[in-house]
Amino acid sequence: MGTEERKAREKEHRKNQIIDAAEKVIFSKGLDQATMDEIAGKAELSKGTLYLYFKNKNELYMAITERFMEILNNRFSKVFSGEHTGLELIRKIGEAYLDFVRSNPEFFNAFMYYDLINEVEELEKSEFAQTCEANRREALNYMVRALQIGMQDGTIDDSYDPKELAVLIWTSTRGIISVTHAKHDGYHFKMLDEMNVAVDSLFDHFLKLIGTGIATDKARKEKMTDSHKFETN
Amino acid sequence: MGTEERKAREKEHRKNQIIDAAEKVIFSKGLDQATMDEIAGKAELSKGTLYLYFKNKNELYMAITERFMEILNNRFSKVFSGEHTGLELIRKIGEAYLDFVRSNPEFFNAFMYYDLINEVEELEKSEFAQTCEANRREALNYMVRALQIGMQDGTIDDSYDPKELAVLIWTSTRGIISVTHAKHDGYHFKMLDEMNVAVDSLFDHFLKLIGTGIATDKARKEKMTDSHKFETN
Amino acid sequence: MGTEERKAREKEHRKNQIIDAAEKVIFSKGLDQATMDEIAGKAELSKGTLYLYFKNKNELYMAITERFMEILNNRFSKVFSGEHTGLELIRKIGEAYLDFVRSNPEFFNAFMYYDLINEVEELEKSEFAQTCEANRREALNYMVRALQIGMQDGTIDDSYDPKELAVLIWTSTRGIISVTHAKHDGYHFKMLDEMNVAVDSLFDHFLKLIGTGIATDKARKEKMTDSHKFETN
Amino acid sequence: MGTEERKAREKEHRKNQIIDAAEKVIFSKGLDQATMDEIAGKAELSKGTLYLYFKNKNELYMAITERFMEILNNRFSKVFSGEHTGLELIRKIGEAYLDFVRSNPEFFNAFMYYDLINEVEELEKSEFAQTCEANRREALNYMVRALQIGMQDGTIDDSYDPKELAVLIWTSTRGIISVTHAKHDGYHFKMLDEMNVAVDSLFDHFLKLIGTGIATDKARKEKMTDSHKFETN
DNA sequence: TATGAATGAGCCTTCATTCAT
DNA sequence: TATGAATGAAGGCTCATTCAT
Repeated sequence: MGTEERKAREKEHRKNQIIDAAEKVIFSKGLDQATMDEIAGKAELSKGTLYLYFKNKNELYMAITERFMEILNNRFSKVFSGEHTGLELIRKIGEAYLDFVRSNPEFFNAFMYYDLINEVEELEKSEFAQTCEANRREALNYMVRALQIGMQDGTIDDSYDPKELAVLIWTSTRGIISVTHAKHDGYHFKMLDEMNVAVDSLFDHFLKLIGTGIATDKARKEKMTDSHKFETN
Repeated sequence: MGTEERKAREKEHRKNQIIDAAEKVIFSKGLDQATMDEIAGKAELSKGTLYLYFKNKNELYMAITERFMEILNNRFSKVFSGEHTGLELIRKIGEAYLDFVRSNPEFFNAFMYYDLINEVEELEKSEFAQTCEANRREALNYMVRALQIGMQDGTIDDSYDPKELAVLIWTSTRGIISVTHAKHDGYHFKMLDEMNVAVDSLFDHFLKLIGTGIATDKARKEKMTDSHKFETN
Repeated sequence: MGTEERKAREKEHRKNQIIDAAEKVIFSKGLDQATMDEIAGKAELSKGTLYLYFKNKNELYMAITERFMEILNNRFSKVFSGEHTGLELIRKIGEAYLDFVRSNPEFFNAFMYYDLINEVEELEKSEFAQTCEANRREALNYMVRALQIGMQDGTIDDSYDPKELAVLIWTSTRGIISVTHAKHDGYHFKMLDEMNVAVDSLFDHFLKLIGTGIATDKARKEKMTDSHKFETN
Repeated sequence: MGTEERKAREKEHRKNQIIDAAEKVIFSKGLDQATMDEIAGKAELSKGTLYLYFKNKNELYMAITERFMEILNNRFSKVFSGEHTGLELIRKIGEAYLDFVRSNPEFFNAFMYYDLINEVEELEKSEFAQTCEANRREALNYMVRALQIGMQDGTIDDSYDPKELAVLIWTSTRGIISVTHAKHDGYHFKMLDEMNVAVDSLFDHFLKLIGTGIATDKARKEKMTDSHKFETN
C-alpha cells in the first residue's frame, strides 16, 4: 500500500515545518542569535526532534538556503522559454532575481549567512552544502548562457568574457540586494532614506545601468528607441 | 598642562594598541569567533583593561571600522585634487576603493560584520556607531559630488539621480568585493576559480561596465577613442 | 500446544539476537558509549523492540553477563569430574577461568561494568541482577569446594579459611585479568609492554604463585618434583 | 614582595578546594554521574571557575588520581629506609598500599575510573595523564626493586622475573581492593558478607599468600618460625 | 509483536562582563 | 590605571525511554 509513501510525505512535511520555523527565527535574529530552542518552540516540536531531521544547526540553515535556490533557479529556467535577445534575457533574469528577492526578502539573509558559514571546513563536507553549491553554480550558468546568446545575436558587447561578466553581474547584484534587503530596520534603509532612494527605482536603474554597460552600441541605440517598452515593464 | 596632554596621548596610544590587536584577531577569525580573551592576549593587556577603553566588544569592533573609513575617505578626498571630468572622477574613486580593499583585504570583513551588528538597537546609540555612520555618509558624498560634476560637464548620463546612482555604484561595488575578498579561502575563490576569473580583471571590467553604463553617448565615444588611456591605467 | 512452545522459543531466540548485538556494541565501546540506537541497528531491530525484551539498558547489559557466567560455571563444573587433588582442582579452575577469559576477552569488560552499575539500588531489584548474583555465588562455591577438598587431602594449607581463600583467589585473579584484558589497546598493554611482560607467562606464573602460596609444605615438595607436569600443561 | 608568591599559593589552594569537592562528588556517584554543576556547588564556586583551573571534567578527574598517587609513592619510598629483606620489603609495600587504601577508600575508585578513561585517545595527550602514568610507573618500580633485593638476599624465589612478578602482585592486589573498596554499598560487601569474610583478615591473608608464594624455601621456613612477628604486625 | 518518531531532561562548555584589589 | 579571578547565563547536542500506530 501507499503507507510507505505516505510516511515519506509526512516526513517531508515535517521537515518543511521545521525549515519554516527555522526560517522565521533565523531571518529575524540572524544565524548566531537564533537558538535551537527557539526554533523548536516556533515549530511546536521538541528540540530533540530537530536533530532527528537535521544533523545540526548549520545543516538546518543550509536547508533554508537550498529551498530558496531551487525556487530561484526555477524562475530563471522559465526566462529562457520566451523569444528574447541575449540582452533582454539578462534583464529578464535580473528582474526575476530582484522580483524574487523583493517578495522573499528573507532569502537574502539566508544567502548571506551561508557565505559566512561556508568557509568552515566541516560544512564543506555536508550533503546540504553540496546541493547549495550545485544550485549556485546552476544559477550562474543561466546567466552565462544568456550572455553567450547576447554576444552571438549582437546585443551584448563581446569584448567581455561571458563567465567573468556573469560573476560580475551576479555579485554586484548581490551588493545591491544586501543593502536593500539584508536588514529591514538596520542602517541600510536609513541610508536609503537619507539619500531619498526608493528600492524599486534603485532596482530599475541598476538593471538599466548594467544593460547599458554591457550592450553593444547597436543594441543601445535600439533600446533607446524602444525604451518605453522597458519603462512600462 | 602638558601632563594632561600627554595622558590623552597615551590613552589614545593604548586605544590604538588594542584596536591593532582586535583587528588581527577579528580579521583572522571573524567577529563571533574572536574572544575578548584572545584580543587581550594579543594586545598584551588584561581582559579587564579592554573594558576600560571600550564599553564592550562591539564598540571595539566598530572602532576598527572607523579607522578604516577614515583612511578610505582620505583617499577619496585626494581624487578631487586633480583635473578630471566627472566620469573620470568616478573611475578614480572606484579605483581608489578597489585599491584600498586590495591592499587591506580584511577591511571588507570588518565592514561586512558591521552591517550584521548594525540592526541591534542598542548599538545604534553608541558613539562609535555615530562616527561610523558619519564616515559612511562622507564616503558616499564624495561619489555624489563626482556624479554631479559629471552630469554638468556632460560626461555622465543625467537621466539618473546622482544620489541614487551613488548608492547604486557603492552597493554593487560592495557586492563585487564581498565575493573577491570576504573569505580568502572559502568558497568564493572556489567560484572564481571554477569560472576561471581573475580578481584584477574582474575589478577592471567592473569599472569599465559601470563607466560605460553611466556615461553619456558622447563620453562613451570619446572613451572609445581614448580607451588606451584607461587600459594602461 | 506446540504453538506456545514455539513462541517461547522464538522469543528466546529474539532475545539472544539482541544480546548478541548488545555484546558487540558494548564490548567494543563500553557501556556508556554504547547507545540503544546502535544496538538496535546492529540487531537489525527497532529501538522500541529492544524495550519489549529488556526493561532498560542495564537489564540488557546484565543479560550479557548472565550468559557468560553460565558458560563459565559449566566449565567449572566439569573440572570436578576428573580425579584430582584439591590443589590440582584449584589450578584447573584457575586455568579454566583464564582460558575462558583469554578466548572471550570481552567478557571481562562486561563483568567489570556490571560492578560499576551494581551499586545503583534500582538494579538490585531486577530479576537479572538476581540471576547474576546467583551465578557469581555458584562460581565462588566451586572454588570453595575445591579448597575444602584440598584441605582434607592435605594438599592445601588448612590454616586459611576456605571461603576467605576463595574470595581472595577469585578477586586477585580478577585483578590480573582486568589488566591483561580490560582494554586491549589502552594503557594496560602499554604497561605490560613497558615491563616486557607476556600475558600467557603472566597467567602461568600467577597460577604458580597462588599454587605455591596455598600449598602445604608436603604438596609443595611433590609439586616441585612433578613440576614438569604443570609446565607442559 | 611575596605578592606573586601568595597568589600562586592561593591559586594552588583554590585548585585543591576544587579537587576536594570533585573527589567527594565523583567518589560518591562515579565519574559519569558526577556533574560539573554539582562539583561547582560542592566547591561553592561557579561552574565557570572550574574551567579556569581545569580544562575539562577529565582533567579534573585525573588531578584527583594524581594527588593520591603522589601520597602513595611517598609511602612506598619510606619503606626502603628501614633494614629489611626483600621479602619483608614486599610485605611492607603491600601493607602500605592496603593501609593507604583502607584509610582512603575512595582512592581506588579514582584509580579504577582512570583506567576506564584511559583508552580514550584525547586523554593520552593531556598533561595530567602523563603525570599519572609517571606515578604509576614509579609505584611499580618500587616493587621491582624490592623483588630484586629479595632475589639477591635469597628471600625471594628467583625463578620469577622480577618485573613480571611486580606486575603480577600489583594487579592481583588491585583485584582484591576492587572488591573490598570499589563500592561500599554495592554487591561486593554483600559477597563478603555472605562469605563471612572480613576485609582486614582478607588483606592479611592475601599478603601471607603472596609472601608464601614468592618466598624461597629457606625464607619460608624462617618466616614460619618468626611468623608471630607478622601476625602481630 | 514491531516500529520509529517524539520527547525533554540534562550535560559540558564557552565567554562577555563585572569587580575587588 | 590595570589586573585577572569569578561569574552565570546560555547554547548545542545526546540519548534513554515512551507511545501511537
